[in-house]
Amino acid sequence: MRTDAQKNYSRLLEVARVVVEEHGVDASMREIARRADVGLATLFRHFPTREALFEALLHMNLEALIQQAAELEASSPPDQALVSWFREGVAFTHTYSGVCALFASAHADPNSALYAPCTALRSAGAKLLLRAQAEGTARKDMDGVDLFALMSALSWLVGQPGFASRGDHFVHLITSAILTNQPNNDSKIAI
Amino acid sequence: MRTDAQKNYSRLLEVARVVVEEHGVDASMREIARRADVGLATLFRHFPTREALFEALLHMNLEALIQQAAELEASSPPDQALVSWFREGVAFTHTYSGVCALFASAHADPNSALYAPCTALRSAGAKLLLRAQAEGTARKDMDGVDLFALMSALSWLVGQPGFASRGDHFVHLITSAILTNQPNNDSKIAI
DNA sequence: ACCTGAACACCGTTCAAGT
DNA sequence: ACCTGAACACCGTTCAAGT
Repeated sequence: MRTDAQKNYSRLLEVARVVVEEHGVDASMREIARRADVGLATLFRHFPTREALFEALLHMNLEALIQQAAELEASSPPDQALVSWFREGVAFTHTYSGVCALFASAHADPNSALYAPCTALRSAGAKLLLRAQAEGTARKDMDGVDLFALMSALSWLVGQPGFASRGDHFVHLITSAILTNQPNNDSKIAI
Repeated sequence: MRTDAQKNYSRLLEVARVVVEEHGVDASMREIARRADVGLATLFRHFPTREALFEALLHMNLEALIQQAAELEASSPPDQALVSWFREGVAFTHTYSGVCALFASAHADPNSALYAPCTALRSAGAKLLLRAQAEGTARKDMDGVDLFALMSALSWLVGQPGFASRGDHFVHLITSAILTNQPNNDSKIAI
């Protein structure tokens, strides 16, 4: 890459991070280009689709989340690892409001720039789920796709202004559906 | 209302129903006006916001759903009534793709034209939930807002193209989190 | 009273013309 | 090679002018 192109690339990413933090996942591409002092067409050559931009934007975060799955697998009992990672996943998507919609649709679209990271994320979760299922602490009638779906749905939910404050409670409700032999009424369980 | 205004009103609703079925909740207002052979400004006087249009569009469906809650309360045991109604609710929002997002945001916005119907829907569900809780078949650490939230999240989820096919399974997973004393692994329960 | 067309400030996409 | 500006076809909102 030419050095001026490289400069534009990193400049765009930097600005996109700020603008997306402000306006969420539907932020205007035009505004990102404008704020980066770059032609709109330049933005679109570096990132031909919105998904491509987010792929670059979230790359680090996703790597970290996948890494975290491996660490939890080594350090925690299966059921706790699964719940903790689930919670982390929901919290992560909360950073960029609306990003879970991008992930959910990428999941079904192999042409999306987010398809690969999406698959990697799902695999990381599936591994934790399988381990808990083998131990008998996670229900056996669900798979990695279900886990990913529930995580997406929950992320969407806590991204809605009216429901954000109940985030922890929702995570508790859903994880108690995933785990077996859990007391699932009256009070929250300590994790 | 003048008779020509009345004619435009019902014409707009009729056309909107079709266009929204085609393009979902983000359908272009301009296109609705265009197809109805009506000035765009006319559409906006009849329905000053997108929410106002949907309030009119969904009024019948919502009435039916609330009515159904009352019928289920009379005809079925508390736990079954709750689950059946939950399932109906999810199925309903599936009619107009994306409408659950409108509902979720209306829930927190008293100025929205959808606020009142949204509240009515939540109350209908809360009543069924309370009845099951009193009987001991629904978990006690959730309320009507939680029920509404889970219903919204599930509606969103089955509205995503990649997850639509698993709709029934997701409903099973979530309802088994809501009900107590349910076998929540290995096989689906017959309802 | 109700309707209309046009103007406004946006959006993402595309592409010929510049360096 | 890479960038740019302008043109294009959209969008929702607003409002003066018509009947």
